[in-house]
Amino acid sequence: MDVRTVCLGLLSEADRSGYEIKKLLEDGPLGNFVEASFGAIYPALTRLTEDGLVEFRTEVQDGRPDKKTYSLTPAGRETFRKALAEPISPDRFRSDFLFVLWFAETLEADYLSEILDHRIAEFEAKIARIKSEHDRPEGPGPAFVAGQAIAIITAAKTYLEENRHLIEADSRTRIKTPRSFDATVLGD
Amino acid sequence: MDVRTVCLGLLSEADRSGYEIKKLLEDGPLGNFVEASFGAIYPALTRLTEDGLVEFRTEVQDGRPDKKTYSLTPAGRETFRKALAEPISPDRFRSDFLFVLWFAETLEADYLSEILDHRIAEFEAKIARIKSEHDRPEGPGPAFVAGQAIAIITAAKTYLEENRHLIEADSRTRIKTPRSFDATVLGD
DNA sequence: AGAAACATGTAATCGGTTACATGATTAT
DNA sequence: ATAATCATGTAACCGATTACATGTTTCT
Repeated sequence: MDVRTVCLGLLSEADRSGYEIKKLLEDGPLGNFVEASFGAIYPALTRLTEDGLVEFRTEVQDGRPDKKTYSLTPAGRETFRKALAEPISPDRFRSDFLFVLWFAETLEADYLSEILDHRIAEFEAKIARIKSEHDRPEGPGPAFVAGQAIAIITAAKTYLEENRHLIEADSRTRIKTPRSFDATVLGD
Repeated sequence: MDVRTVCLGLLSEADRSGYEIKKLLEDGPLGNFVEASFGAIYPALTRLTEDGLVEFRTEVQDGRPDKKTYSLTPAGRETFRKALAEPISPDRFRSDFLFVLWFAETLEADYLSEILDHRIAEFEAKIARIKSEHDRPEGPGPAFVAGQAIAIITAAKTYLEENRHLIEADSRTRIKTPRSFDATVLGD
């Protein structure tokens, strides 16, 4: 989803600044599926303003740059409504971690165990974080999305835990044979 | 994972052409987590050759352009080994579908049901496809990755099936009230 | 007859990231 | 003291996608 549409969507819920949009994506459950950097958000809001889809009021602040709070115009609301009806492009799950595991056989046993442990711990942390946010419900859509995130991450974590022996076993036990046998056993 | 490393990795398993690398990512389980277009693969292989990490032999063909079959050089193998030991960047799950569902309340009931049905059917198709490929095992790493793909997609699908009522219910039943009531009920 | 698979490559474009610039306030 | 939060914005860069160019063979 392009950054412009993401901004439009988050502004359809409430008036917000660019900074707040970024934080929402960083901390909230939606951030699991949608990302955007400041360098993308600020220019997007500028263009959206030029196109008459959003407008902003400036709140003067002490010390900091003035805060620009954006709100949707009727045209912006309509554009977003149409964007939601557009064909939905397929999910993209990119994982360098699984690319590395594809070559599990070639990895050192200790390193493999380490990255598996690390990944499982990361998943646990993420689940805990989503659940704590999840407590304060914000409506059916967001709650549903948060639940989906938890379901997916939990499944990934459980799979790792229950099947890691498949890649941690075989060649690795062989590597652990006494040194005198190494040359022969690893020969082929 | 950058395209160069992906090429290196797939060439570490077997000698392959650019076209074959692309097909492998398109059809195989690894494609669920790693993508690359021709426009990225061909230049990557050219640069890898210039850098001495791969080399190729040309197989003359009838009618088609000559097929270039690439193989890793020792330097390429070493570079890949090091790449696997590098810090692994986090997974990125991008989903326009879940972005749309975030705004479930604002969607028309029929449209919402339609995209949910469609998505579930897609998941089923994908699972079936991975399972059929999965039959011919190619080693623990690939089997493990394929299994992880199935686990994740199955969890996503199950979640949709079991929880869709949460977003299909409430405001939607209201919309289905007799026409005479619409203006009042939808007023707020 | 027409689509899909086979096969490589280039060029234009693009959406987005990273880094930089600036600087006060508040929490650790 | 030091890091993090708040707050916006620009510019350089980059990896990658899309579209184009070319042309045969095989499947439907």
